Amino acid sequence: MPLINAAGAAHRPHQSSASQSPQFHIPTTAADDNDDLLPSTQTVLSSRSSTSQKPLEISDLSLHIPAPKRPKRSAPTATGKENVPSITHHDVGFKPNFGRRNGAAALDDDEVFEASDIDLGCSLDLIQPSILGCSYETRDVNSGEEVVDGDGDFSGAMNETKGSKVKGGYLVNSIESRLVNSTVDCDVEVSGSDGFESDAELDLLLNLRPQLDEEDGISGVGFDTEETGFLVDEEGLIQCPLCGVDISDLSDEQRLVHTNDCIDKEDAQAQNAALTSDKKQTSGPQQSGDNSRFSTVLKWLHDLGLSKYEDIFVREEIDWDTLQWLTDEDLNNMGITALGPRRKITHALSELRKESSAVETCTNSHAPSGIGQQSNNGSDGREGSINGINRTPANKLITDYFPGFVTNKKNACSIISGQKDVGKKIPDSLHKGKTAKRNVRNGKLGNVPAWSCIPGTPFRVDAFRHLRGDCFHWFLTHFHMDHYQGLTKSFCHGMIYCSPITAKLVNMKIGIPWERLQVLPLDQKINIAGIDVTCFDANHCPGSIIILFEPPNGKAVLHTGDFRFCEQMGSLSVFQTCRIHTLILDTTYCDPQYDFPKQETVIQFVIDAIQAEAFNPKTLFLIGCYTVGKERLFLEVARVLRKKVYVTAAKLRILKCLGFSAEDMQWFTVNERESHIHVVPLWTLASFKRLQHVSNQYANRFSLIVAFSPTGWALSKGKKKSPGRRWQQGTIIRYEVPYSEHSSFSELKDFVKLVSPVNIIPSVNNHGPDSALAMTSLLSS
DNA sequence: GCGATCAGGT
DNA sequence: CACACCTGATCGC
Repeated sequence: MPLINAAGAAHRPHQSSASQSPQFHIPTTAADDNDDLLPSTQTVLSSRSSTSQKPLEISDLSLHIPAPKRPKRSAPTATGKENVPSITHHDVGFKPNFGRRNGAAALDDDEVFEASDIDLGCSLDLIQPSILGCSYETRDVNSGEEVVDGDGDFSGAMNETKGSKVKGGYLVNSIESRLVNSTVDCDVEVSGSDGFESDAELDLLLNLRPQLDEEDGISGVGFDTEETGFLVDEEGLIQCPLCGVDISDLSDEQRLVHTNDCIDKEDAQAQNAALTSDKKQTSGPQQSGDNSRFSTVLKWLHDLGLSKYEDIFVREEIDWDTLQWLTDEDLNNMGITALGPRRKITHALSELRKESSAVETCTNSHAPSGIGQQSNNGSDGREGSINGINRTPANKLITDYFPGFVTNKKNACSIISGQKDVGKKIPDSLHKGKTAKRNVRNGKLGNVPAWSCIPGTPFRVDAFRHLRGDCFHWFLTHFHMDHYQGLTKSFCHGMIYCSPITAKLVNMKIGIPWERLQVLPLDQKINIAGIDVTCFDANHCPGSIIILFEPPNGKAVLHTGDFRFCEQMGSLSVFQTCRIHTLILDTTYCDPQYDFPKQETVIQFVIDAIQAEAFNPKTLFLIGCYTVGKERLFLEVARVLRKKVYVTAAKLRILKCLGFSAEDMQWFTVNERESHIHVVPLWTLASFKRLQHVSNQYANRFSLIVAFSPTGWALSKGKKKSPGRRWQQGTIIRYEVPYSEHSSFSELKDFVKLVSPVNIIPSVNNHGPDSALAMTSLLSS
């Protein structure tokens, strides 16, 4: 506990920055320990508000948030009514805390008042540092050792967390506390020789289709896979892709009839030659007509004397690139159950990898040096190729990885055309109904984004909208829709790997059976398909993880998912001991304009604001949240103010999945009459129209609504950031507070400096040239 | 009718 | 502005 308190204290907001800041005092551990019996709210509150301070206007509260060069606080707002500098008609003898609610200055039921009319003098408790690590449980991290968590044996235990108490992650095992003593030994050797390599693996993936087409074209025959599927030879004669017969003279329809006949014939042959039952039950007719796509693979198989497995490879759509990442397990899953052939194939594959690795090293050793230059490995600056920097990783700036956003953006669009946001949108091809589906089935969907593919592994991360039969290992970093989109309960593409909390949510909300879920422990190295995998708390939402992959090729890949960097992450020894080759980074706020405060600061702002307005017993407070996310905010509010918060039954069910302690859970109630602080979906607060609806519902009970919208950063064009922006319409007040669960720009910088990867792959590409320029100039200064 | 997917909105 | 998610329309089984 002392460690935890120390860590929490380190996050304390700067107290001297605002002359009118209320005085904070740090709650002691002893005070926390008094919570064993829930005291009456009144008692606790009055005991915590004994110190009288200078009057404080509520609009001053935003000053607590250290915003650089914030404009004077009386800036006009939408209504022009708030932020009245100094209203004093309540200040005489005013005691601002809840004990005040029945005092002489209490307003009449019908009286409408301005929040800014309130003067405040109070002593506010800071967020209790112990909260951030209240259920801290030390875990030793010993690589290679048996994986054990609080529930007991964890190794390979996909069902272990079902019904058991989850003790990991956000809040319960907060990053601030949990990371203090963790040590992770990574056995990846620190090699100086591969520092100049580019992401050849990635390019391979991205260029898969063109390469295959070229290979097919070696014999002088082009395979028009995207349009008609017909072969066109050197003389322009059109051939059937299956039997090779000249069908130039036939009409398009006749050609289709012809090729369909050939397909039917091949299907019949394939059925006759069926060797093993298909464990995976792929749907629809087999696309034997695609055999020519896999000619290289089939030839390779033939050379190994394993032609009898051709059908399986075709059925599973194993093309040359996919082949590289097949594991023994994969082969078994495909239906190659005999050990001998599997051994033969895996051995041949390891030889193949050695060869391609040697070629890659050779290619990259000729890469030009200098900051911002692209390597000459054929990289065209695609999304995954922002690299080729010849600097010592430790000396790199974040800008080194983003030499030109304009270029990147343009090229990113070449992968997923027409999409500004590479990471978050669906490729155009997927919008085209039947055609897209056909392409998916034929394995022509080469648009699996780079950030979801882990180089050197057969793994995909948060790629459920790009489900393909060529992958059996699907990682989910956290339970947010934009990351699990595409995942349905009919998922049948292998295993899903995620944290215990995420697994519970996936099971409960989507209905994925536990048999398909593999729970990953935190801070412990496990081995999946021959690859070491370690997860860390991502400090994003409950259950969110950062994943470290250590493939046999020695090029470790760190996928941040969505994350918020904090200094405790820096104490993870993994960053000292393990050389990260590729960093797949949450670049949501990779722009200097995003420089928001620490969460603790924003939480304190919300607490202060509630304190300031709560003297009126007819005030309803609303705190916005996501399905999962922002919990820390309303839990802190409840704990510090010693007031339960109301949540819906559905929300409580979710909260029960998040691993909160019983002590934390006591602050939630499903009885809405028991609390005047209500947790609501964020979009409820999105418009005053909706807020008005809420207001009408509670017309008899509440005369004022104060809503807090933790929206990340409220940024409007032309207006610089203004922390804790406040809007008011009649008796509804809405605060937009910059409570972010993503890393700020400066946090991203710190993180990149810490990790010093060779390559960075951005998971979000949403910045225009302007912000890129701003970032570059800031960093190079 | 149901689930999955997608567009548009907040 | 972007996040995460909602609603309603549409499609396919």
